[in-house]
Amino acid sequence: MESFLIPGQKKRSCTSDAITRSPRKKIKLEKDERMKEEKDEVDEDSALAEFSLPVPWQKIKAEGLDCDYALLFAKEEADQLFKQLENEVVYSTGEEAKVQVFGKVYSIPRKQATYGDAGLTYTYSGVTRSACPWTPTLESIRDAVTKTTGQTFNFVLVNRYKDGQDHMGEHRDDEKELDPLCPIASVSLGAARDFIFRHRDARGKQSCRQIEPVKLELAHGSLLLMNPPTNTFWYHSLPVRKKVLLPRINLTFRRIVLASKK
DNA sequence: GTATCCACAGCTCT
DNA sequence: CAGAGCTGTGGATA
Repeated sequence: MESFLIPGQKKRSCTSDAITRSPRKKIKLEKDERMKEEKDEVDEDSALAEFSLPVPWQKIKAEGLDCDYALLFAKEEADQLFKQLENEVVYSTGEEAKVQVFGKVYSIPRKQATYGDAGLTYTYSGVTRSACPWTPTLESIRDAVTKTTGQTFNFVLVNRYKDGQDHMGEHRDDEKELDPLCPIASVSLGAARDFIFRHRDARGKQSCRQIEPVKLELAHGSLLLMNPPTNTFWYHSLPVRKKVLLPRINLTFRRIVLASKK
């Protein structure tokens, strides 16, 4: 097929505004609205179409944040993959789908499943589960992501959000069992949802810094690559969107390091 | 010892 | 008002 695209290796930069399509007014802005971030030389939307095929990547950059976004699957293909996943994927239920927060037990507000190479495990909020063997569709999507990015993955976390009420709170992905040099590849199928990054130093009441959140919309068939060191400095969340009535399936492909430990 | 993680109620803001 | 966004809430885990 096509030659690999290695987004992180080509120098292409767009402002994060280029991909933040939602109205700026949604962001709480102080007087420094049009001040460009310090030490940020993003201004050239110029000759960046050096190679535009097959996937037009959009670079998303901020201080300590480095992502690439692209439409990986056309609508018909994405529709088909979504249907197949709806038939194939088996999600956790019962105790495995619960989490304890501030002393109370809740069902997580989405469905989750874990697939990957034999013997791999995934830990979510204290609960460790082993990966189910790859399904045909998950393998096919994994290989498509590898062809496009040049990265290989041995694990995928599947999250299904039945509608806009299902969501995921702000978090970073657990670095302990992840290969810190491997990007996380997030494939979205189904309903488009907002996706929000917030810098770790800009959270909470007495945040020491004012750093604008980075907001994206993850479209049907899209691929978002989160490159290091994004997960060190930025939390991300999938907030509630009450107007969204249709389901979304998200696949986050990762590389898990075998428990060699330091 | 200690830093991090999770989701929700309750509140404000628009 | 309704939706979105922010804050306070603690026991488990590494």
